[in-house]
Amino acid sequence: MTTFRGVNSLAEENYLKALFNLAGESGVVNVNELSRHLNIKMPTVTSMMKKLSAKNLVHYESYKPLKLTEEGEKRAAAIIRKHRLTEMFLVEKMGFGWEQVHDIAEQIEHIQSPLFFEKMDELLGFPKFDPHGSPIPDKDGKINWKEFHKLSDCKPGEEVILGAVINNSSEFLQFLNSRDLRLGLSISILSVESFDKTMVVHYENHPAETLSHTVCERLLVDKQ
Amino acid sequence: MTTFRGVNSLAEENYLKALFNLAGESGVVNVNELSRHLNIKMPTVTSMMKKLSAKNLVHYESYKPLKLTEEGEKRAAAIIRKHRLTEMFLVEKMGFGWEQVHDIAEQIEHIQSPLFFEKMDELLGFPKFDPHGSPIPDKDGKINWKEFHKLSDCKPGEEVILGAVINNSSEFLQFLNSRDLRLGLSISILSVESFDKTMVVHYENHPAETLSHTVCERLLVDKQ
DNA sequence: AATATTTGTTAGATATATCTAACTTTATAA
DNA sequence: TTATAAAGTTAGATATATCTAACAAATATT
Repeated sequence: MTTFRGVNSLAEENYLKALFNLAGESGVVNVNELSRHLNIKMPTVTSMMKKLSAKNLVHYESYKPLKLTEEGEKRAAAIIRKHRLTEMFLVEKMGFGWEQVHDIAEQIEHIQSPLFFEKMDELLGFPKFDPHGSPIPDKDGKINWKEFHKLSDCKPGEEVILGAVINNSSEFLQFLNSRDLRLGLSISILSVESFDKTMVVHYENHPAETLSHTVCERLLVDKQ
Repeated sequence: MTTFRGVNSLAEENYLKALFNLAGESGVVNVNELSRHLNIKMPTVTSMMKKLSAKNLVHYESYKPLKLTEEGEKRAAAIIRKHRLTEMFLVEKMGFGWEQVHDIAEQIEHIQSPLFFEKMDELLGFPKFDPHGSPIPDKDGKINWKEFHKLSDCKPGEEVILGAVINNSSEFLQFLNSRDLRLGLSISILSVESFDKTMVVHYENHPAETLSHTVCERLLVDKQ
C-alpha cells in the first residue's frame, strides 16, 4: 500500500519546511546550512534540491544559494501552518505544556486532510499565533509578521510584554516555566550588566530575576 | 533526516495491522488475502513476511498460512488501539461524523508519542469502544470482545440494540445516516422476506424501514 | 489420477532516500 | 596572490519497499 502523501513525499516536505524556516531576510539558504539543520549529508541535499528544482519548488543553480519558488513557499507555509495549528491545539484543547508539543506537531504536520486542520482552526477560534508566539500562516501562506524586539536589545527602565520565544526546545521552555515566564507577561528591566549583558528584570511575583544574555536574546517582546 | 518511526517502519506497521484485522478465529491469514487487502503484489508480501519473521513478529513458513507471533500481535494491537482512540477523539472531541474519521485515523495511528494517545484516552474518559462499536484494545493489547449477533441472524419479533457496524466505509455509514441508524438504537424486527432475506424493521420514528440482507449482515446487535 | 487453476516463491528490476569517497569550485587567509 | 579551507558536486554504493516475469507447490476439477 503506497500510503497517500499528497503531492510531496515526507522527505520533500521536510526539506521545504527547513528551507522556509532557515530563510532569513534574503530568503536564501546554503546547502551546508540545510544539511546541518536536517542532519543529512550535503550530497543528499544537493540531489534533493535538483529534484525539487525539477518540480519547480526550489530555484537551484550549481554553487549558488537555494531559494524557494513562489509555489515552494506556498507548500512550505502550508506545512508550517499545520505544525503551528497543531501546537496550538495540543496546548489549548489537549492540555499539553508548550514544552511538550514540538515533537508531536512535527509528525502531525504531515497528515493529509484539509478538513482535519480546518476543524482544528475552527475549534481554536482561528488563532493567529502558536503557543510560542510564532505567527500561523493563513490558508494562502501569508504570514502576519509582528514587529518584536529582542529583550536583550531593551534598556533599563523599559517595560515590555513578552510576545514570543525564539527557541522552542523543551529545555529552554522548561527553564522559562521554572521562572514563571510565559507569553503576555509584563516585564520591567531594572538593570543590565555591561560586562556580560546579564539583565535583572521584574515581573509579577518576581521582584528581581537575573537572566543571562543567551536567554534574553531568545525572548521577543513588544514595547508598547 | 530519518524521521523517527519507533521500532517498525510505516510499511511494517501496515502489514501488522492488516494481519491482525484479517485474522479470524484461527488467527491465520493467507499471503493472497493479505496481498489483496493491502493492494500490494504477492511477491512483495512474501518478502515482507520474511523480514517480519526475522524480527519475530510473524510465524512464516513457505506455503503455510501466516500468523502473528505474540509480540507481533502486541504491536498490531497497539496500532489498532491508536486508530480507534483517534476515531473516538475525532468524533467526540472534534465534531466529525463517524463516516469521516477512517482516513484521518489511518494516518494518525502511526504517530509515535505514547503521551499523545494517553492524553486522548484520558480526555475521552478511557472509552472501551470506537464510534463504530469496535472494541479499543487496552494498553496490553487485550480486547474486550463483546458477543454481538448479526442483525441478519435475528428473527421476526425480536427486539435488539444496534451495537456495532462491520463495514466502516464512508458510503455505508452515510447510508446508515440517511436512515437515522446509529449505535444504541433499539430495533424491532417486523418481518423477514424468505426470498432475499430482506428485513422490515421498526425503530424510533421509522415505523417500517426495509433493509437488504447485505446491510443486515453488517449490523451487529445485542439481544438483551 | 491427470490436469488445470490458484496460490506462493524466486529472481531480478525500479524508485526513493540515504550514505561515503573523491573531486571541483568558491571563499578565506597567509 | 597563491595556498588553504570550506562549501558544493559527482559517482557509485546501500537499504527499503515496491514491481514484473517466470517458476513451483498446493488445491480443485474433471
